[in-house]
Amino acid sequence: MNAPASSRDKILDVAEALFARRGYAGVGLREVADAAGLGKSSLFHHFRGKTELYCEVQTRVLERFRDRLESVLAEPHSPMRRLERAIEEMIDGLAEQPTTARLLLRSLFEDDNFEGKDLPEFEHTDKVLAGIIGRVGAFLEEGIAEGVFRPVSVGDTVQSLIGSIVYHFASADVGEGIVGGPLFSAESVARRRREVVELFRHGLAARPGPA
Amino acid sequence: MNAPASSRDKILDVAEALFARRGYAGVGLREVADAAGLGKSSLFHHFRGKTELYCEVQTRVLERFRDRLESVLAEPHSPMRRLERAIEEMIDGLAEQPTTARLLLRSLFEDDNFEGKDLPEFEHTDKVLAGIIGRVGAFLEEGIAEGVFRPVSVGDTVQSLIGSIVYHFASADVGEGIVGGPLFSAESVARRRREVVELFRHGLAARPGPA
DNA sequence: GTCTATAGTGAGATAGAC
DNA sequence: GTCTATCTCACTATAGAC
Repeated sequence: MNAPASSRDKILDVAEALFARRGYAGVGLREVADAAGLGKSSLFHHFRGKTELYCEVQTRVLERFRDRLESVLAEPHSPMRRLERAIEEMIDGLAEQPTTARLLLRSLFEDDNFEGKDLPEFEHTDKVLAGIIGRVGAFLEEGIAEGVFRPVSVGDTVQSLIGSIVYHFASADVGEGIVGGPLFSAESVARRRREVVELFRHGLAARPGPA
Repeated sequence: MNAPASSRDKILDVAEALFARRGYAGVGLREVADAAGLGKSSLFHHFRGKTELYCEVQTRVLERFRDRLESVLAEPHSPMRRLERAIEEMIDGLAEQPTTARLLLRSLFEDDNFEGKDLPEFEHTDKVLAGIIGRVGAFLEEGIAEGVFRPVSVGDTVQSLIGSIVYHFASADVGEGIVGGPLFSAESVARRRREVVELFRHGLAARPGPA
């Protein structure tokens, strides 16, 4: 990984690691500052407050994820081949940076921390997330229209993909107990790729395909 | 749905709702006490502290879930039929009590809140969770041994089932955006049952089965 | 079994020197 | 751009009256 270019990037890096582990409410700015090698007050020179810091961490992660995903969905392959490529690319992306899956999962179900607040900061973040979801949905629609995928509920299939791909790499200790070994080792990631690809290849195919 | 029988149960009920929404670190005991109609200090008469309260909430939820799951896995049907029944039963259980999925998901990836502590309180909770996971794994092994399911990785399949079933009902606002409507309405739950059952029926079948 | 009062700690945030 | 000092507030938890 690249060394952070500025104090700002250093703060974002250590905050990403901490928020991934313990969530928004579970992390104090004191801890972020210590890990970044700064005083607590210095954080407020770079970010207006804790929510803005969290928002920027989330946006960075979402944009990273989106860029990888869009590049493979744009490839000139059949829908089934692109589905496989997309699953593999998403899994590889999550496997390379262990913080990503946990932050993504938190962005998907931890909105309630910010219920009472106005938060225009999150508009862009939400737009990026909505873009990713819309892109995957449109891809599935294509595949159904071409008769490659069964006429599934697109929304539910997106949910199952998120569950199978993102949750897995966010599950940490419990996940390691379930699969009986590390989640991020090369073998474990390769096995996960095979298993998820096969589940959805068989699960979505309009007709029983070749093994 | 039953009215709480005691102050203790009332506290557990309101704490369950709050922890489900905002997690361990995001909830203060002041808020729990207010929602239960008690003074803050009264909580300490019923629970030794915040972690014990959280632990008991989690244990209640896990045991509820385990009991429903074990009853259907014990039914005298074929593995494929029992898989369908188990998926439907788990989905129905999560749909009936909207707090359950979020707490389960938190128990799966929020251990890091308690890293520094000793916590003998969580031994029983962890055992219940391990029992559930082991039970599902053993069931999948059976189905593979009988040649009904493909020779999948059992651990990865458990992870995909959790992702498809638990994550979905924990995804709240974002999930509603993805499926384009409420998650807990009767139609939405029925559709989710069909979709997940079909995904795993096709996805796990050893040979292309009947539609 | 519930209350008031309070201890003790740490949170997020601000002011202003350097 | 980083610091020290400080403000205000909320937190978990305890002590002890009723």
